[in-house]
Amino acid sequence: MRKSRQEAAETRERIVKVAAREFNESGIQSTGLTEIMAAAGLTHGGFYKHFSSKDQLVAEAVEAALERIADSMQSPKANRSLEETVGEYLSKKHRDNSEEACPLASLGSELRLADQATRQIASKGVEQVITIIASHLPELPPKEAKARAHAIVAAMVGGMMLSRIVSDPKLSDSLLRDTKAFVLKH
Amino acid sequence: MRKSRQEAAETRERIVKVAAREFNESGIQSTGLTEIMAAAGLTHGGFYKHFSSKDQLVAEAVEAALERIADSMQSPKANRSLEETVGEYLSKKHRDNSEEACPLASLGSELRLADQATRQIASKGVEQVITIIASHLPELPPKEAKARAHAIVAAMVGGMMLSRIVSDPKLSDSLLRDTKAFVLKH
DNA sequence: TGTACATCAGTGAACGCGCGTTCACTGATGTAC
DNA sequence: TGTACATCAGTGAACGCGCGTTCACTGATGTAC
Repeated sequence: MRKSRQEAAETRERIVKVAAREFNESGIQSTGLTEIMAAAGLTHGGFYKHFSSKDQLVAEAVEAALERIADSMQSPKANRSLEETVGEYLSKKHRDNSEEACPLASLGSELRLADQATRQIASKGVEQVITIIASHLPELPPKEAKARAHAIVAAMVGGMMLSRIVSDPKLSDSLLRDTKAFVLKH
Repeated sequence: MRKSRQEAAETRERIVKVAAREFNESGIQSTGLTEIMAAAGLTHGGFYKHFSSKDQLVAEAVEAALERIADSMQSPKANRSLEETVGEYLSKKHRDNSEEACPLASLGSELRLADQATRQIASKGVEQVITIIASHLPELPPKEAKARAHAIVAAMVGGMMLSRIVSDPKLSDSLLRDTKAFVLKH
């Protein structure tokens, strides 16, 4: 049953990608390794041929999800405006498609409790998103751009998270729309 | 071993309050009933004399924590300025004292996955906080005040959550400070 | 190039553990007369 | 007011379950000559 090196590497990558989706959708603690492996087309026993623990997979999955978000914020060709970037983040599509969402918003309060490696990766992701937003504020001096970006990212992540908590669909939509408008008006 | 009705009622209240603190600090799923009952000075077996399930306790604990936050935003005597209210929310004290914190920030991503009763309670809490913030914007027409409040609350909750995720203490402080400044500058 | 052996990705059963929940029991409180 | 019985808050053992993790095994792949 042994697989070739290339196949094994592809399998590992597939597990990480699948895990990122499952964690984003259902939370880290609620998602079992059996579920992840099944979604990757495998049985649970082989997990430890690729990872030393669930925590290690969590770290890599969060990293992958953050990279995906950072990439989507910059592409294509870094020509996007602040409005496009914020608008895509605070969109209904992003809200309703939590599988491919930003883990800061979908896993935020679980990341606070994660192990050190995962927290450090999440930290790096926060800094990266801040840097991307700050780069959209070239009219401000660098320090002010950073400060402004801190607040904008806080509003983006908070707005997305609240829009998912709230049960009234109209309020959920308003939270996205109003947060976007407020952030862009300045 | 039977306790008087009053004692039993006090015990129930104590369990809810203790649970609110424990959930806020360690998350809902990571906190076991045995841990909560022990913190309330009881053994775990008696839990079901007061509640029908953990989910029921979660709902009541989240409600209690949200009420506490709403009360602290309004007291004393509803004389507080927007700056005081936002400043206290986005304070280091709030960040570092998660036991008594706002559950929207400390449990945010878990609330999204909670059962319907808890989600409805969380929803009501979001609306209440929005209303309180909007009441601090009397210079704006009601609709604009609500819209502004949506964005401000999003920034407050997001800023608090991110400040707890981030591992660099300076960045954590900046997130709080810059989010507060941005929100109040308008 | 072919052969013999070592490696190891993946399987599926099993383990230990902690969790939410149940239960028989205790004994103080509440109720009926 | 006093007495007999019912109630029930709280205890601690036990249950079933799912989880992360381990393990013996399989058989295709990789390596050495």
